[in-house]
Amino acid sequence: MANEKKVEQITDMEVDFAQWFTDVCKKAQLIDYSSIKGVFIYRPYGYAIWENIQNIMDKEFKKVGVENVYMPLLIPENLLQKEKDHVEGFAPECAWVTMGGSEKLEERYCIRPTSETLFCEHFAQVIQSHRDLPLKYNQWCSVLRWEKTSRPFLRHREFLWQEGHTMHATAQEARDFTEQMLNVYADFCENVLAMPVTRGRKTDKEKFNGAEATYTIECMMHDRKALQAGTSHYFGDGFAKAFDITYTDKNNQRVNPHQTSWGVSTRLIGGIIMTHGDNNGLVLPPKVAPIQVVILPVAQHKPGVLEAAQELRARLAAAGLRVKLDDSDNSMGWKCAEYEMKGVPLRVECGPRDLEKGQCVLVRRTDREKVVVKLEELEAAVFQQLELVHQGMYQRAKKNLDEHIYEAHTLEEAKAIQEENGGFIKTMWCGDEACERKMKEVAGMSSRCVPFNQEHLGDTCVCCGKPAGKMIYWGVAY
RNA sequence: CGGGGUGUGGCGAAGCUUGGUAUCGCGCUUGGUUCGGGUCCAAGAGGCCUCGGGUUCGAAUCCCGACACUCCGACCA
Repeated sequence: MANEKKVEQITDMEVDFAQWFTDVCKKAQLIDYSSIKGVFIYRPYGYAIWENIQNIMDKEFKKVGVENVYMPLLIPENLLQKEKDHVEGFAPECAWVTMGGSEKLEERYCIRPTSETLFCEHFAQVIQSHRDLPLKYNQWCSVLRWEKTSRPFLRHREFLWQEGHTMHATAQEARDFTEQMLNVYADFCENVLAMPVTRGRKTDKEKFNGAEATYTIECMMHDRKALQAGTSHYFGDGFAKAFDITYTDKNNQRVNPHQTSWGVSTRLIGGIIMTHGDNNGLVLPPKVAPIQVVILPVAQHKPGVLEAAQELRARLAAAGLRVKLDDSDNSMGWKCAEYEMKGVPLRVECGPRDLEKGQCVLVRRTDREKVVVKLEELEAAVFQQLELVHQGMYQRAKKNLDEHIYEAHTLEEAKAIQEENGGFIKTMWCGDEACERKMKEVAGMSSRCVPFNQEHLGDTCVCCGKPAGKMIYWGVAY
């Protein structure tokens, strides 16, 4: 049978998007399951993507004066309980350490679900004077949240992330920094991951427990569901008061500083998969791809071919690219399929016929477009093609986002559009939480954000018909 | 947490109704062959049938329980 399955296949995303996603995660060797529900193993190829994200993002953090620290894994229960809204939000999904060796502990310790409380305890110690501010800390670590359902990258019980925590002398400075970090995330998503985002503010219902304001970047996946890719919170001085963090200002007054926190996680990798992937597997943004270029020698047993391929590899590596030469004895077809499944952005084919002519062939992952280049122009051509791959990925994702933002004026209309098309639905909203619950009940959508770029679509709320001054985006979220 | 589905070498499956020596394809190893889109041939290795109880002379198969995966809900700062 011609269509008999000879090798592992990826389910088509049109057939079953969830299964497609799981197939890609497993078959591109990004992740593996462990023996505990919701706790995943990041395999080398998946972890390498995270390392690349870390490297690039960490440089951006440092540009705005952020320093890295490492805080403890465990939070004593009394510490966690100091800020009321915060503990209420996290208590249901905390995991606890109750034994030390064979002894029951006097006080149980929570395995950090996030580290605001630890940072606050420390800030109370180290902040004395206005000269100590601003204080901008970040840590790269894992956190634990006992989720009921889990999916690779999108919802783990343990996941890798970074959490930034900053303290500022004035509310305005803290607010500005909250927004600045949201923009760092947004720019990163667009320029590095080729993922267009919608920037906006979370409603009170959706904001972080204990925050005064939460800002978010929302992305649209290929199945038109929303993914919250990063958040940045303004805390005001709420935590500072709860944890008794004070400094002496220039007028010799004891006052509370103003605080922010912000984070992104390995969920970004889930976003990459669902934004760019296709039915042949993963498609990786060139800037974070563990292998940016794979060199496939054709008929490598023939004299000179392998040597030529090795030379190309050396040249590309010297040019600063992450390059792999596959000189295994698998067939060409096998190798092509393999590296497509793993999302390698660019392939270089070199065989005897090319080498005779002093050329090789570059093939883009995104559209399989082939470009013949002269060997002496290889480096320049590769950089150019990688840039084209990035641009192509961004344009395609942007089109998907733009084409699936719909406008609605009534609840019924919103529900119908959601059922028909999915995507983001923009409406006017009165600001009432009851209307958010209504939208969830009727149309199955939660509010995604109140976008910074506001449009005037009308004067009344989509849910209750009362006067409304804000435009809001709704969607089904991961 | 509620409802459905699933669990058999590394992967995908058959076998279970009607209990009786563990099957197939892919992958893996070795040798040869091929190489511009998942080559072909031959020989070989590999399995506490998810786990724990029970029924039975005998359990992958029947019964009870647990765990995990998965889908749909609820929940998810």
